[in-house]
Amino acid sequence: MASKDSAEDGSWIAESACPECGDPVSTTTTETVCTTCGLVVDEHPIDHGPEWRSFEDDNTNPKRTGAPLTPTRHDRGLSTEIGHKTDAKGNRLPGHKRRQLARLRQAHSRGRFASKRERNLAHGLREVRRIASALGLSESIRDQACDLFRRAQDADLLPGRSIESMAAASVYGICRCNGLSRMLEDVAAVAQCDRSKLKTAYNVLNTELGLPAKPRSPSEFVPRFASQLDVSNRVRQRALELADRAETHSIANGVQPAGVAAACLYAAAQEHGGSLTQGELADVAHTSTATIRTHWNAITHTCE
DNA sequence: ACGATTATTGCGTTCTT
DNA sequence: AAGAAAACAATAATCGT
Repeated sequence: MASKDSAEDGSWIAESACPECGDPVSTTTTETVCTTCGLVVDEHPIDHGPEWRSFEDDNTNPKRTGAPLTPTRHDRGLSTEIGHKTDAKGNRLPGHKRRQLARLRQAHSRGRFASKRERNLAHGLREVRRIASALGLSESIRDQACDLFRRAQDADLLPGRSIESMAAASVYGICRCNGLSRMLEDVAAVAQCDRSKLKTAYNVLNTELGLPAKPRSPSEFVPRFASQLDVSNRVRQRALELADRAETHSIANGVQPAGVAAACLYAAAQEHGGSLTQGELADVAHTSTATIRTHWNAITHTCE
């Protein structure tokens, strides 16, 4: 149960080298990316898992009683289930006892949610889990998103807004805080609310809770778009260079980073034969071909 | 595909209440 | 201080090459 090969010293050992260029990779909580070529080695990140520390004196036997607490359940996973038909030893129960247990179960399930508020919390966390799963996010990210939703409810941010939009905004906000290159459109695609509702909910989270979300740069989007479109490593690397230049030459100020990233990839592809079309780039970057052309012109004219 | 022109959207600022 | 509104820049749509 304790985690795999590195349980002894408690430290987690990262993948060492990029399969493409052999250079070291860096692992955030979420993505494993090559430091030089930007290849996304592992997009669906490793679950670093709970801290299975030992409760024994000798610190060697990481045993504990029960499952770890989880932020993803409204009761933090400490719920109780009343079984059917058999007792703890597997013996069948007499009919009158079974009927008694059935009544108990009913009362128990009614009492599980102490209040409307708790019911809302359970609903929201269910939605957060669903969205995080649909996006293929790690458990670590999912748990953080659940925590964020709790904070939103604690700060009374839900009244007047839909639970679904706040749940989606929690997931998106956590992606932003962890430097994940997921876009509003990606979350909105699987959320039960439209893009604008998601955006306003995220704005509320951001202003009221002061999320530590850093501004995003075009280079953060390049690796993801590149792997989505199966572009060559040379083109990806070149696009990253162009993205860096665009940032230093302040071409990327006040514009959508994803649009600039798409333009960088297009420019890089043009230099190497041009296998990327503006259309498919516009598709993955959720922008238009016109925007890509605009930035492409700026990039090629200032970086020649 | 590309450039240009036009329409639309989004957003920080400013003006009210 | 909260909300409405006018103004600006970026983006998207459309047409022509």
